[in-house]
Amino acid sequence: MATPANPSGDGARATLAQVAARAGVSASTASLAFSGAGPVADGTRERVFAAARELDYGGPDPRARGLRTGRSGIIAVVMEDRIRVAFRDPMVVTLLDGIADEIEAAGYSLLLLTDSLERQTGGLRDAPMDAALLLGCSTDLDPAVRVLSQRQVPLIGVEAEPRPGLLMVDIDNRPGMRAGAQHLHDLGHRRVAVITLPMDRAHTRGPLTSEWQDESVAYTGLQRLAGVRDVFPDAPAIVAGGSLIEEGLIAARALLDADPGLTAIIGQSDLLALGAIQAAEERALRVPDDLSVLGFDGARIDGLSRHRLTTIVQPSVEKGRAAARLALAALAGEPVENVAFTTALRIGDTTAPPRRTV
Amino acid sequence: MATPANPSGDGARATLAQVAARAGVSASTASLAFSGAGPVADGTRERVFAAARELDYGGPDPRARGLRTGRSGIIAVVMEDRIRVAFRDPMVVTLLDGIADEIEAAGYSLLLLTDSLERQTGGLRDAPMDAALLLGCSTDLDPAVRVLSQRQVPLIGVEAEPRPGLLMVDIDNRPGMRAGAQHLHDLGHRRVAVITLPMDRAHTRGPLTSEWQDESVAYTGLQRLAGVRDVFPDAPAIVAGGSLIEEGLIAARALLDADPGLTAIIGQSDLLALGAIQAAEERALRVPDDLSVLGFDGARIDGLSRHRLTTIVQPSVEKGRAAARLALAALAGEPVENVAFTTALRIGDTTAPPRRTV
DNA sequence: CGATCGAATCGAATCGATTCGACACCAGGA
DNA sequence: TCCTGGTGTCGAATCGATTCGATTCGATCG
Repeated sequence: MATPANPSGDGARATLAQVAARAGVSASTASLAFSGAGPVADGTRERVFAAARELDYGGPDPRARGLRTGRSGIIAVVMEDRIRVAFRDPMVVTLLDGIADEIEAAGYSLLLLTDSLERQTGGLRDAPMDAALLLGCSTDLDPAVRVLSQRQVPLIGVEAEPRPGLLMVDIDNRPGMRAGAQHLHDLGHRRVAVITLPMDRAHTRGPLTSEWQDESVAYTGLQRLAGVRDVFPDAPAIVAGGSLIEEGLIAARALLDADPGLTAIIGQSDLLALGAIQAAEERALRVPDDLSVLGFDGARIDGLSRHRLTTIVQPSVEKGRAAARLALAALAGEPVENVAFTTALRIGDTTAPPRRTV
Repeated sequence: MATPANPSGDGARATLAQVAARAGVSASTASLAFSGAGPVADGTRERVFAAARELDYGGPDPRARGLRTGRSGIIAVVMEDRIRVAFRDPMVVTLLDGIADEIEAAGYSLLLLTDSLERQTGGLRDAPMDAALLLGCSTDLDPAVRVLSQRQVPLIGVEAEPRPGLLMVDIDNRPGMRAGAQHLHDLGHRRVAVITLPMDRAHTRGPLTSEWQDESVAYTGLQRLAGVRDVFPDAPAIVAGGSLIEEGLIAARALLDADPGLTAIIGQSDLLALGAIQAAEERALRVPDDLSVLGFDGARIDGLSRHRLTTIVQPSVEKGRAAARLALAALAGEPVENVAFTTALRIGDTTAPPRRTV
């Protein structure tokens, strides 16, 4: 019925100026009508909207608005792994959910970037964004930080190595993990091993040597490891190829092969711990009687296991929200400060006094 | 050492014009030097880059470039569920991975939107984007389509109801599911029930009545249901609250309560099928001897089950890639056509002839 | 040696909005 | 009657780049 009468023909979008002309007002007035800022008479507003409808005008072009206002309405989240990998970790998903929630409530949208600086174009370098959240929980963020701070974009790191120009949201990885390890120690465990998160970008698996450890910059993994070693200074560690059940399984097999006398395995994530439980079941070791297993994260893991994992619970959604709020505050020019969250030990049924004392 | 000498003081980003001035060339030449288009003498290019370095200039502002070129370098993906919900489905994650892969290879970035049109601002309405992929596998896309097509944005739907102005990537949901159902029929099954994907936006659970079915617009779920009913016209269906193991468990319990004589359960997704297996195990029904279970998706599900699920395999990553390529082709002005993929029945160890013939 | 051509560079227009200051108009108070 | 203050509208400048057509300058060719 009401055929959109676009004077410039099909395919060409109308501009605010055309709408204004048709409504018989100036472009400035039309702009005010759309943005809602400034006083516009009701009748005028109506005429502008009517003209817009007639021209099938969908509102101001975000690109032009972005240039003029200096805002793009976009907040980027930079992950280090590709989506398929990163999103298998429920902690990443909940974190992202918290971020998206807060960001969208403020009228911003979320740009999902994977930190690929190899390509000279696109992504970090070229995408419009008002702020960036770096989720580089493990490896080297420096190049990304350099590129983005050059672009004058407020930068927020989530569980990242402290860096100038980088706001931070962190959790008490080390003390948290220490508390978990202490729990095992209190139960009587002495032969304890750790499955760590990846220690390098390539996600190399294998026993963690001290050289490897020294050159690694995997913040979260190293912090959690330090927490364990505060209690068990000599605990051996094996590096998993990702925060995944199957990786935990692989790693735990190796640990149990190397030392069948282990009485407890600590996973640096719940998924790794679940893998360890599977490894135990494979060898007919009962959890927790023959082997205690401790996780980290407090992921709500649905039906993946018959056990209630003893774990260190972190507020993952809140972490995301806080990071997003930090970004928004920085954009608003408000004073901002780093945020630190606290974890809590949650005791389930996967830890118990060791039976097989060696 | 080399202190960035920003003449306009701190906090203010240099502009291309300033860089050009410092390098002693015109803005146009500086632009050419950065973009690589057009001939620029090596020496000139060097001087421009040097000036940029001195001013700590990080390259052309994406906003301005976006306005001028009419491109933002952003492709949006519109999902209907919030991240926390959507990303628990491995199919969504792999789909997204395929999309991101293809998009990033072309130098675009991925904007993740949740289809919340309630808010008058932000998101779909205001975010800059060159194309949009709609992943509304289930419910109403019309409002989003309207807003975006007004913005002249090429629109690609993945498993969506056909619509004018919407390019499509689809799979043969109905024939695929029909083949699976036929497999069960061939094995001798006659008492078969279905667990469907959500049928409305609210993710309401419960038995699917014919009224509900008639008013539902959940494309994928309805197609797959039709495939089952092509073989088992009277198969009862229950609607799950999401594509999740726990939802499959809940639904399967209800099905088995309603008809203990069932010999097979069809899940419209692998996760739902896994839930059905769990429900069977709860009741000491053995799969496949006492109950056959069929899934859909062919998700590579790691260690969640001891079974190899019989399922209809769909090329999820390829679906994502195809959708992205469609968007890119549309942007390049190339001729585009809808894409359809084919599924394949993969027989595992969760289907067998019924033992308990009634 | 003059005409021709291509490479390198520049000026100016343009993309589509926002926003600031100016101006006209009208009501109410002194 | 004059001034004040607020409301509604407009003009013009501006955001920071890209790009088109024009111009300059050597080098090559006949």
